[in-house]
Amino acid sequence: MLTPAFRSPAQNHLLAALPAADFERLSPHLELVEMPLGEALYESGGHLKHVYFPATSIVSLLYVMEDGASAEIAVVGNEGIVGISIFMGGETTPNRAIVQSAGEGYRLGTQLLVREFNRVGPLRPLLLRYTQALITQMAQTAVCNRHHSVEQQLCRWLLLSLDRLSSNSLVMTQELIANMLGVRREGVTEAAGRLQRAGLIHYSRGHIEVRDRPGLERTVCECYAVVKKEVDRLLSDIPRHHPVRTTGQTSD
Amino acid sequence: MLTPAFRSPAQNHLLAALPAADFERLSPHLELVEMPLGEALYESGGHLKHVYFPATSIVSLLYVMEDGASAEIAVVGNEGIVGISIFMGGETTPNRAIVQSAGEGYRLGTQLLVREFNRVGPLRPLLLRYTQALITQMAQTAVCNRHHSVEQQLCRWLLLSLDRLSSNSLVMTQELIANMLGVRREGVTEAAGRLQRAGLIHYSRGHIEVRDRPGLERTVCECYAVVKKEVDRLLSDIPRHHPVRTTGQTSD
DNA sequence: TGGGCTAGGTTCGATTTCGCACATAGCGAC
DNA sequence: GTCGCTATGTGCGAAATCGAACCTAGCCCA
Repeated sequence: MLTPAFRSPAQNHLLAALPAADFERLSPHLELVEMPLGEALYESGGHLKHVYFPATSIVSLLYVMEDGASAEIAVVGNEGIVGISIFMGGETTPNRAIVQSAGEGYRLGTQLLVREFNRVGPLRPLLLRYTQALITQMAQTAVCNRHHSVEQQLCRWLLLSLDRLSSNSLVMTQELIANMLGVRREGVTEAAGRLQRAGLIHYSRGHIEVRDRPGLERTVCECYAVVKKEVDRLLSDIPRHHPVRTTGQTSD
Repeated sequence: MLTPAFRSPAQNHLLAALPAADFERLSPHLELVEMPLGEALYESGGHLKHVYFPATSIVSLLYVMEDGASAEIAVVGNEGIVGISIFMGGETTPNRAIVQSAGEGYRLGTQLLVREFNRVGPLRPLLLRYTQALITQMAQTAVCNRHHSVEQQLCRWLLLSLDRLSSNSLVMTQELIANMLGVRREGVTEAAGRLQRAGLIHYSRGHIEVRDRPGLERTVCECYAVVKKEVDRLLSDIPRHHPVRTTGQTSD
């Protein structure tokens, strides 16, 4: 992905939704960070020093089991925040957060976030609503894991990623997708092959290009739409108070 | 289950953890309700008028899909609260809440809860911590759905229920368990048969008795322990401020 | 005592996914 | 170029689960 024409914490929707006064107070403490593919923001049970507001990156929340098997339970892009256990009060979580698509983000020390969260102001309700959206995503993932085919889940995963990117091509091997979905690599190869033969996607050595998004949406299970609708409902009425430099871009 | 020797909102751990002043303020508004087996506290997308604090009942949070297939995403007993979307700000959720084990609980009008939640006081951090514990449970359910056998999931389900009951027998048909786990009834029959032959449980026409809990714990997958440990970590240091009538009982 | 309903048992073939082994192919390093 | 690594393709048999059909048995109730 190209470096955006500008950089601002307001690339993240949650931060952008803050009224100017709150945004300005927080801004000096937001640290721009590179988030390379594969970086672990949190390890299971580790102590969290920062929360992350993705701007152009995508982060995957994964559970890893004792035998190494894993499964993705949610995806976070610039609509959200990584590290909700900080303000939920748990301090740590038993899951991992991995950068799934390289990009940039802003991070904030936990004490600062907690202080801001406990203030009377717009941040707390914002974060709690986002958390509820995340819960919906996790719940639907659980159901999808139970009832739907690898192919449908792959479609869901592609669409979730696409929604969080400004392009329609992503850097990701089938092996990594398999880890996230918690299935075998061969299963992903097979499903991806079918999607490619159907003309919905094109892939080659770690690059996937979506060529027919409406086609994907016809193939995906209902889980995708359920989550999207609920997230929209919960977060759509969040105004983008903060002026995002009127340079005619679309940050999402 | 026998009617407990006493009734008090403090049978619910969250309420019991409130300092006396807060507990007294809330008490008059807590309405004791019967919660019969199968009752739907919430329907998917419905408007929520109350939150529920189970005392002797157990509530199942379910996702139901368009084709009727379903899956349980979490269980709530007297350690928790049903209706977190009220204070999370979503007002509704796309899931159902069903009474899985008949009993009693206390309910509170949403406005009152929201008012209390927004106060500076002990309730908010308490509910948020509980919510994080619930998130952990949901995430682990997603992973378990992906990687573990019906038999292991049945063990997990039985242990989760047992932890929330004061007896070791539960009223539940295999058909209902199948609905909750999102598998076929025959699969549950088979798994339950094996557990019975191994002497771990005994069942008959809608009654299940656990006869060898340590045996179950040896059979269950790690998911059970992970959730239990995390829930304990998050909620164990919650003091039971409120005096629970010192009649030598154990409400959990 | 005997319907009639519901819970649970059993079977069988179809399908999906798994686990493993090994073959090919793109692409960068030297 | 070609070596070598990594990504992908493919072809098994094994196992779990599914879907459907049908049987048996406990229990309520007339």
